[in-house]
Amino acid sequence: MTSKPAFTRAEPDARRLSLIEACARVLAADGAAGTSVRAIALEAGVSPGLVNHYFAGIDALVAATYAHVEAQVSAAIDSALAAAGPDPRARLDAYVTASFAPPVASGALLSTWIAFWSLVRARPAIARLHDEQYAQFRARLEALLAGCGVAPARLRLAAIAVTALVDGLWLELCLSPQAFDAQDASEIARAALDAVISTGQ
Amino acid sequence: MTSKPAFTRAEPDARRLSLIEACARVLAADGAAGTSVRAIALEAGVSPGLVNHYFAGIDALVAATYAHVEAQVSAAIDSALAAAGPDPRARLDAYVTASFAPPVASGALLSTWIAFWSLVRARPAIARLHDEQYAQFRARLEALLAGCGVAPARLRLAAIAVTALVDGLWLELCLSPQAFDAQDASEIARAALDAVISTGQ
DNA sequence: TTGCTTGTTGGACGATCGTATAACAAGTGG
DNA sequence: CCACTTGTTATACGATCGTCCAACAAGCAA
Repeated sequence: MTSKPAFTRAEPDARRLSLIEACARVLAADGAAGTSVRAIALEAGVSPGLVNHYFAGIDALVAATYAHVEAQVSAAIDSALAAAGPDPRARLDAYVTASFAPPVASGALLSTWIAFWSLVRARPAIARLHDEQYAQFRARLEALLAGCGVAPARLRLAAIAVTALVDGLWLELCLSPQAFDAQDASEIARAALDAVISTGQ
Repeated sequence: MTSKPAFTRAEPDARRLSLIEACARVLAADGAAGTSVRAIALEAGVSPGLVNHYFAGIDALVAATYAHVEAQVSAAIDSALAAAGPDPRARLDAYVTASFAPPVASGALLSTWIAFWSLVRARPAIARLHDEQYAQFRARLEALLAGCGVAPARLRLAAIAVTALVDGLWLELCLSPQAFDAQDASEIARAALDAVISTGQ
């Protein structure tokens, strides 16, 4: 008679990833206030002590989750850009369409992101992560806009403008889904792109 | 020899207001995570028990603080509109200028707002407050845009677009102040208003 | 002054937090 | 088959959380 093992060992990287994914799920479900070591461990199906075995503390785990979620969003957008082909304007349209569709636009991701924002002012390490991520998003958008003929001198402000518009639409789309829908957001963003491209070249 | 009073009685409304203002300061300084009954009472200079005497719980105090801060922002913008005079376009410019200047644009207000957002998905009462506030902001902007000749059929999406742009600029301006400044934000918003007005009438 | 109302205090209570650590057991090399 | 390593568990600890309540005292009425 063989008894069932009390636990199974995992590859360190696989276990770290499962903890990060559990953290993202708890963040999305309960918000930053409900995200504790015990809740994450329960979600991951492990004991609470394991969190501190793999991460220096709860802050380090949240920071790692931030980096992981950001990488997922970035990958989803890159995938949409790759599927759009080489035409510069089609790539811009794919960028905004992907920004307002799952998995980028979802209540769960919003909860996760807000939890990160709430830590930006309190934890310098999180603030640095945010600055890097924001700069990366702007750089990608600058490249897309340059491909559409926006003059180099106007590139910086144009990228800031489009990023702000997309972020603002994404935020309210997730916070108040009844006010407008993804199609409205896409229409607004496309019209703004027309204006930016026509006046910027 | 007269001994100093151990405490002073206050008008109920004045005491409630002092607690709300203390809650806003703690929210701004420490974020949602550091906002506790004891921290708020310490900030207000009263004993912890008084918070539960005036509010049903910490959530009720946070909700009251949300309503109060929102009223302050609304008053600041209304004041800027009143000072701008009757010209519709001048009023729109005043709207965006006020949005990117203190006291609307400040790290403290951002921390407070993020704390509210983090509660929107978890507390239906906060979600309702947010929906009302967002609808009110859009309605005011729709009136301003209508004054500039935007067609009624395009009014709704135009207001959503400008609100999203201003919110997105405000958010990143507070989160990453080194990426761009208030003047950049105003310039971007004014250019977008030109585009919205010229294509919307 | 005296008595009463009630705003206010300060601590108790149980729950839950993050962290640390000793004991346990799964998997591996000998 | 047996140690040995170490991923994993379970628990303990002090701190802090929200809530509650009995006692105190400030200010007003008589």
